[in-house]
Amino acid sequence: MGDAGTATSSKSERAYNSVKARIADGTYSPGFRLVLAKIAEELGISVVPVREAIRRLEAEGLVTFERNVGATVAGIDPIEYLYTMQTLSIVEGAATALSSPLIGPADIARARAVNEEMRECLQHFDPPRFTLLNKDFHSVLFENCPNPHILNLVHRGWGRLASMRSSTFRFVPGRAHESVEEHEALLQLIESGADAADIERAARLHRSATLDAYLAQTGAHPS
Amino acid sequence: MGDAGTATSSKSERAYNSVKARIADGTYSPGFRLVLAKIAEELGISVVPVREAIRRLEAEGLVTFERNVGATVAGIDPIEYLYTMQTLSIVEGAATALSSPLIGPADIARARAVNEEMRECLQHFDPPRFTLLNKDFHSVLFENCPNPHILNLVHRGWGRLASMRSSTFRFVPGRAHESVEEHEALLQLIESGADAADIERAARLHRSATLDAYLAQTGAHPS
DNA sequence: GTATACAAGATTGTATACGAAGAGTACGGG
DNA sequence: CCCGTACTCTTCGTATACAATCTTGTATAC
Repeated sequence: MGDAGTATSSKSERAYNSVKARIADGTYSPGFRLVLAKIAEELGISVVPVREAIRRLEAEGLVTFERNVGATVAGIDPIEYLYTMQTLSIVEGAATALSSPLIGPADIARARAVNEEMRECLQHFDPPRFTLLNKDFHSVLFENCPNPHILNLVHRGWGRLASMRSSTFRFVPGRAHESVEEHEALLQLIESGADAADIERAARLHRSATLDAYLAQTGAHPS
Repeated sequence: MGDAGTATSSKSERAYNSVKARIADGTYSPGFRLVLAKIAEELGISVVPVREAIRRLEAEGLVTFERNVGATVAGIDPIEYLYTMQTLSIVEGAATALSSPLIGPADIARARAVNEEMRECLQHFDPPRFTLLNKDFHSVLFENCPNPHILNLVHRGWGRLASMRSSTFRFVPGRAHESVEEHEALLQLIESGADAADIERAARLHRSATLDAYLAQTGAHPS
């Protein structure tokens, strides 16, 4: 998708994807000032679709907007990270529980394969790749969620995490090991046809544990 | 709020509030076609801010949008109702649990007073009023939630329910009685300083029970 | 030297205008 | 009488233009 998926024939959509991609890949780093006219010129379009795209990103929390001033890329504010992770722990836990009855052996196998890659990845410690695999793993588990609203919230949460490229595992290496183990436990729980409530609790705890590890780390190592 | 709260000095905001209010009060009923130029003329502004307002409402799920066709007010699609209620049960449960430690005796008293009004309201059966009080009651319980993301999701859920004016209690009168009793139980649980997990479970169950009652009713009385 | 007032520049907010896509309708052919 | 096609009409999508607002730099008074 080299040019940021631009086949919608809607300039607004193109602008949205383009800006979002640039935030994700770090071209627009946190605090960067997004000027409508500038982006419009770069994309060769008018400011109107750009403005619409920015507002969408604002609604998703990827940028902050101030009236008559403009938009800036949202940062890695630790408190925002906490909010996002806590929210994600709740909605992802629910999504995983809701989709668990729809997860078949093929899905389990796929997730397990990804987790093995992660385990392997532990050796040469590559946080970005690990984070990517981590998302792949969880995607398998929650993507079957039959409630599109909840699924949408999960996607938003992950989107925000991707934009604030903290990657947690970069800061708390020890957490990566635990994470892989918890993944396997979660898979076994789902395989055994456990109660939805148990799966939800496990999935939520798995994420809060990552958050707690981050908080403990930043508490000990204040920037 | 006679003219739909219009002091923001932003026409986009005014349009948003205005259209949202008209959806809530039924002026724009489900399926109603929202034509940009028409609304713009009615409000005495240009189509640009109106368009922005409509897109915001679309993001919140109050209207559905189709490219090159336009927006229509979202309906009471039972399946959408299910999705919304299920999502709300999860996020409201979490919000209530998170805010429970911050709920003081004054809040409890206020909530209890509202619940008494509801109990009284049972006599002369006034669904719209009952629904309004119901929201007031729960607002006291979740409004202290320290995580603004979660709180925002709760507000969105309630906003959608308000737009699809189904009011449940209109359809399932029996549920109203149970609801009042569960409210009292929930208050006692919070008063007793119960575990957050227990409060969350109770709050979630309270809402799913309403949903289930609705589903049972529509299952028995298919329209 | 510092603080304040003012002006110039930059950027957003809104209006108007035009082009594009879809829905409905009338006409002609089968 | 039914179906397909072309046309018109409505409405959205985007561009351009202008007004409103904020920020910033500078000059002046104290």
